[in-house]
Formats: sequence, structure tokens, C-alpha cells
Amino acid sequence: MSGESQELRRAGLKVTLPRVKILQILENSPQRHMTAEDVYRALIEAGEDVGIATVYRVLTQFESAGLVVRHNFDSGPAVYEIDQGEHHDHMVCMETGEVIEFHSPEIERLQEEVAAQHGYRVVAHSLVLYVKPLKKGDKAAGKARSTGED
Amino acid sequence: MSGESQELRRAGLKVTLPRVKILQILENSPQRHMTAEDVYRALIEAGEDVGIATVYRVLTQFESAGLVVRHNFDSGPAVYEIDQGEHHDHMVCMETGEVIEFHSPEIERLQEEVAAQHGYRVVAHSLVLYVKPLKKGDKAAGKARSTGED
DNA sequence: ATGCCTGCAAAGCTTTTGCAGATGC
DNA sequence: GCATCTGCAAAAGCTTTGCAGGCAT
Repeated sequence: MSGESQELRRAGLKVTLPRVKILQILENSPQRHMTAEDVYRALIEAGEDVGIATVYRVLTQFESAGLVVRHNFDSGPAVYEIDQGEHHDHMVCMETGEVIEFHSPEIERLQEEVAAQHGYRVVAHSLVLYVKPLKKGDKAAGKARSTGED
Repeated sequence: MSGESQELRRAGLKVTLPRVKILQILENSPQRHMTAEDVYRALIEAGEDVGIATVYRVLTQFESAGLVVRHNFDSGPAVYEIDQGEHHDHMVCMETGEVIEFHSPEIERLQEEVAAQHGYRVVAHSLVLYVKPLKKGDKAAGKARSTGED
């Protein structure tokens, strides 16, 4: 029925209430990046009686099925986000915790180039920038002003 | 005395046996990237009687002092490596577990550029490529043949 | 009806913490 | 001598797993 059921079936997963609910939450939550705990709380608030173990199991299955992508930002709990097909990397603001997505084909190309130079091909990668907001007057806008910091 | 003592003092840490030993291990181990457990085992094998808790505490202090850098490859235990001042990123071979270091100023520049476009400056970053060895004849060298996988 | 799913609770693994005694300066 | 550090053991945080019953097909 609902698009969720289709997606689950297509992923080869039996259509069950916990899976449908979790998929809905991941798709509809304002928060794109959720921890297992986040999902669990959302379920509880929605009146659904699922166990945290099931949340972990389902998220893991979703990941295997390619429905979601799992990220490990720094230490701390893993976060999951629905896979919209659009690959992207992340920037985490160290002041607000906000997560910003970005995509840079140039960086990706360079990654492959570097790997090839070492005799490898890139199967997956993880790129996270830990950032802070630019204060006004901190620097000019455009081109290639390096901040020096690393 | 030993260079280690100097380094510790310079870092503002009291010179104690566990700290000296751990620093020696990090500096002399053939393995550049060690988990707390690795360091602990090395200490035990060296006949030193330190607790794992101390290993964690010391590694954390070393990190704060800038003596070591801590990485979280995927999930799993954190790894530490002595900070040789030379910033670099990592490639992890998915077949052998081998860790290869690399440095790409171009990628770093692009990172800053992207961050700036979003109104941020890069404070730190984490880039890990998960790679597999190129089989012979797997592909030609140069240009931009994307593997499709991501 | 059957086999995959779920909830619960317990265990696992990595890392942190409280405390009393030891140690460096 | 005093503050800091250490070892031990216990706890904490996140995630996985065993098992008995439940649900989708």
C-alpha cells in the first residue's frame, strides 16, 4: 500500500509494522540524521510499542538493503539517514551541532586519484568537516582564501 | 633524560612511569596506529604493570596535549598515533586491514572552499577512504573513470 | 502452517569514573 | 608534604544476541 510497503518489498524485507513505522519516521522526520535512540523515541511518542533492539535490527537491515546510510561522526552514537541516492558528505558545526550536507565531485575525483596512486580503488569513503561559523569580517567571500588552520 | 621526559614536561604533564612507557610504545611500535588495547598489551608484554584505565586516561591526555591524534575508523575501537606534525588522512584496505597514510593539499583546499561557501571555516576534518587493491588490468590509469560504487 | 520477525532481558565491547593508596616534585 | 597520578573494579554508553512467542504470507 503506502509507498513504504513497496520500498520494503523491493528491498526484500517482509512488511511489518515496526519496519514501516521506522521507515516513515526516517522519511518524515524534520531531522535528517537520526540516532537509533532518536528513532526509538519518535516511535514511543507516536504510541508504537517497539523495542530498541528492533530499532537497531531494522536500521541495520535497512543499511544492508541500501535504504539508509549509516555515519559515525566522531565518537558517540551512529546516525542514520534515508538514502536519497544523492551521495554527499557532511559538515558538523561544532557550535550548534548542526549537520550540513555537501557534495564535491572534485574532491571525489581527487580521492580516486590518490587511491589509484597507491594501487587501490575507492570502495567507500567517509569525509566529515568539523566547522565553525565564519564571523563577519572574518574573511572575504569568494575564491581560494585558505584559513591556514587545519 | 630520555626524550620522552622532555616531551611530557613540555606538554605540561608530570613525568610518570606509565606515561613514559606509553609514549615510548607509541613512538617505537612498528604499528603506527594503535588501539588502547594494543598499547595495553604492549605494556603487559614489556612487563609493565599498568591498568587499561590508565592507558585510556593517558591517551586522552596525550591527545589534549597534542602529542597524539585519535581516529575513529568506522565503528570499532579508536586508534591513536603519535602526532608527527605532518597532517595526513587515511586509507584503510578492506581486505588486509592495512592503514595507508596520504596527504592531498588539493583536497584540503577544496574542503576549505566548500566550507566557506556555506559560511563556515574548517576547524578539523576526518577523511577515510575504504579501499581495495586494484587487480591487474582492473582499469587503465589516468582520467575520470568512475567506478560507480560509492 | 511455517518461517521470518519481535520484545525482553541479558550480555558484549569500548570507554569512563570513584576511590584509596602510591608516586613525583 | 601535597597534589597529582595510578590500579582496581564497577559503571556507563552503545549495540548485539538468545530465546520464546507473534505475525505476515
